[in-house]
Amino acid sequence: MPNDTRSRMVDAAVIALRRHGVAGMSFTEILEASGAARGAIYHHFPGGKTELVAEAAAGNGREVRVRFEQLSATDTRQLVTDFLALVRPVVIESSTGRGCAVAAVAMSDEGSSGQAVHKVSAAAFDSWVAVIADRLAATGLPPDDASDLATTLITLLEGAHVLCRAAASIEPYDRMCRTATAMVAGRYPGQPA
Amino acid sequence: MPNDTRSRMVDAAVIALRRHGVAGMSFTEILEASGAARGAIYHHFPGGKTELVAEAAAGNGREVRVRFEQLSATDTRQLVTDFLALVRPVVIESSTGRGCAVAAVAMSDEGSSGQAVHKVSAAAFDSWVAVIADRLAATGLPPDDASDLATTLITLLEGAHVLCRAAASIEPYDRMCRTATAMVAGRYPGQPA
DNA sequence: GTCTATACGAAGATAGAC
DNA sequence: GTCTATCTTCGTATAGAC
Repeated sequence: MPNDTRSRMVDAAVIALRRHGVAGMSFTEILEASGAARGAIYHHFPGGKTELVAEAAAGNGREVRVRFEQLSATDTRQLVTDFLALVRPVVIESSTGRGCAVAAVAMSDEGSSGQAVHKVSAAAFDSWVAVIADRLAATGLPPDDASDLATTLITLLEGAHVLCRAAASIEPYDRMCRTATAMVAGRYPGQPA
Repeated sequence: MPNDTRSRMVDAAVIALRRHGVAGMSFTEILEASGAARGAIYHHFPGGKTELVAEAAAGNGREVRVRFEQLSATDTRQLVTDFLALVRPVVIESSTGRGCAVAAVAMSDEGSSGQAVHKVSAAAFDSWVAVIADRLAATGLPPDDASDLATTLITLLEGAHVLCRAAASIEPYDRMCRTATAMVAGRYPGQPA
């Protein structure tokens, strides 16, 4: 039953993480957004904020991974292009203040039980890289090159979240895409198509 | 006089931003690290936390820009390689919990006067891109390509901060570097050198 | 101008009624 | 099991003594 109180709290936590980060996320807004009562927090999440944050990050990580699994191009260049097109709407959201929930957890403090949530974000990133590397390898890329390129694509995605949020614009992303598509086509910058 | 109380507070703020972000940065740790008294905050920074954060981000942005200005290669490939080598020690610090202060400000809330600090971080990123683009253009790259490539390099840097902090390892960065150096050499992934 | 003390609010966490 | 009320701690911000 995905529409119960607990699920609504997790969904609200994902939204809050994207907007405010871990330290800036308060239970007050989670409760208002989910319509839950104050006592519901420790009823559903005995581990408190840490547990809610970990579950939100893990869930969001799974959702994003599923979307990456949809990538199906058989050509390396096309797969990169498809990836960039797939994530563009999400990066646009970053330019208006809604970033990446997994990144928010990754950048959070390690105080107290923060190390556990860091592992959740690391696992999410790893799963994304693994899926993209798998698809890239299917286009004929050697496994090591596929892993390196997949890591690069996720690095570009996360960096774009940061630059586009600062600029309040998609422009940094679009600039980066021009370079990336040119490079994956084998043209180093400055070389005509 | 760069060793007065005010400067020490700004320096402490940069450290705090890199570790905890804006929301997680408390005056308590700033005062402890700088040895200042509680009342010193609003004496030196009437605008409170917002003003201190803005000054810390702007100062850190200038420092980093100066380091980028040291880049002097006359070959495009070499300049990219030099850039990646220059930032590697900083990315290593991210893997142990010390990230990018400018990024921390960029990812902060826009509540109240947050829009002003966002502009500070955007200006810092822009200045970094401008310096690198200038150096790239000096290697013969067309200005537009130079700007795009410079934006891509800063995007990779910021993304690496995120992935390496999550992984608590420099490995994602090194993987990305392999792809980036291969691509800038005109080899799309999978093509032998 | 620098430090001590404190006001005021919001955070996370709990206890207990129903 | 769900909601109300509250406890404790820590945050920013300020006032005022020296």
